Amino acid sequence: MSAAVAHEPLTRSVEDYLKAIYQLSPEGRPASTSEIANLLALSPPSVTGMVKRLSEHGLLEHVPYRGVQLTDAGRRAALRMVRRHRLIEAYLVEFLGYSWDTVHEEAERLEHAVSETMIERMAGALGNPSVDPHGDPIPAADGSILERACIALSDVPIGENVEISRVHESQPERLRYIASLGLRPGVQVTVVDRQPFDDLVTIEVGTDKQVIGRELGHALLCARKVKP
Amino acid sequence: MSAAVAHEPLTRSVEDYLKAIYQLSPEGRPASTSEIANLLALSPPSVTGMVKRLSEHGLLEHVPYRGVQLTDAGRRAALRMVRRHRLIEAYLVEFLGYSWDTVHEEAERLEHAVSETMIERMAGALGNPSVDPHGDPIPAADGSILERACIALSDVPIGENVEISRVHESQPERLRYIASLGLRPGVQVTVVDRQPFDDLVTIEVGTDKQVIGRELGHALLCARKVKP
DNA sequence: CCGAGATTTTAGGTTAGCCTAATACTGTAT
DNA sequence: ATACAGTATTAGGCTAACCTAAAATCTCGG
Ligand SMILES: [Mn+2]
Ligand SMILES: [Mn+2]
Ligand SMILES: [Mn+2]
Ligand SMILES: [Mn+2]
Repeated sequence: MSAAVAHEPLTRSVEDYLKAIYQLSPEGRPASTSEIANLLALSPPSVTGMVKRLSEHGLLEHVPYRGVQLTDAGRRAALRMVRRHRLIEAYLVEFLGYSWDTVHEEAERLEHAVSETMIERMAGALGNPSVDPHGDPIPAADGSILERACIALSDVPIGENVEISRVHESQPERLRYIASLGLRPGVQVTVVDRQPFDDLVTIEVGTDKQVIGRELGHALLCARKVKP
Repeated sequence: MSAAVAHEPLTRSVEDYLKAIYQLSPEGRPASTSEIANLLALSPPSVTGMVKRLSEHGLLEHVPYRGVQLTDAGRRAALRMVRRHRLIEAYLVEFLGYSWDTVHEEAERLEHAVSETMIERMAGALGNPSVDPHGDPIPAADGSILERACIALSDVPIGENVEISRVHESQPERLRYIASLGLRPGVQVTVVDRQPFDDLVTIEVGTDKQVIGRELGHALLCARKVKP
């Protein structure tokens, strides 16, 4: 099926495309040209052009006007980049004094420049962590990834107590705001009220109450407590 | 004098050219096209083309058929890259278990990808070192560099005891060989014999005797003892 | 089932960086 | 003084990655 097998090293652009497509469709649903263009801040024609090249290299399949899906080779390469990105973020926070709002930008560049050796040394220094500073799971070196079941804070029923497990946000300003509310992976919150419009939920964090809007409520992914 | 002032970020290629030219002529003597081509493993016409662009950007001055010299802006940019390269090498050895023969390749890529913030964090974690794992001086953040006076091992007179201060070599295989002889920055050696041909010198390292040839003798830079 | 509006692709163009082959220059050796 | 060897530049071409403008296709409401 896949055309080219011998893999010359991928370019920075190619690596970012594959990672973006993976993140747009972790389960394999096709990603559209404009979604990709939007995520990477490129024009749609640029994406069409790159997609054509990538499909010739066997990294994805493209049905014109319908979207793209990663092949196995493409998904492997994408997961490799996700591993790199998240390990770098974790390393920067643990060893170089970064906070979670500044690591993304740095990792976005370093993920392409670091050798396999260095990534594994960093993983070792961290004790092979399973999640990054935003709570996102770090794929193993073999490409396996453990996605824990989670629910958006916006969808948590009234009265339920949940633990924030992931924060899906990369803009520094927003991340600082979230931190200022005391919200980060591992924190317990209880939903005490919900509005019938705009996905507004009121939560209790420790002793504080906060009203959370739609966007933020969808960015905060929570783990439900197991029924005893 | 220099044309363009506003500095868009330099590309990886440009940064490597500037660093190479600096290393070919630290004191400002012109570097030739073919020296640059040779050091960067590029064709001479490629170098001529890049040199033209760089001189238009005010980073160097090119006298056709005569060679190139960095401008102040070019030298600043070059020293910035040298600082990055050497700090990264030092960091990898200190914190990620690298040995001196493997750091160069990694640093050659990372030097372009790391932010100013990260470089200074690494410098801080290292305690602002003044030399890298090969004994080469690390320029300060302001671009100043302290070159200690040194003499090639090939040129040390018979009977003199010197300290190896720098090892000018980047090939891993050769560096491993040098290390296997017990030679590295800080080690004391005594020249016990010299041949009249081929710059051969015999040295004493601890209790061992070694014969050192021309190439190696020029790569090992030594500090002479101050007369008491 | 038909057309408007949104999405996507095609067409055509740019820039950075590289290459080889051909040409021009320089300095030296007869 | 001149030719030759070595070095450098010019000429011409390529690929990756981007762009804008124009054309094609899809979707959905009426
Ligand atoms: Mn990236
Ligand atoms: Mn993250
Ligand atoms: Mn480099
Ligand atoms: Mn070094």
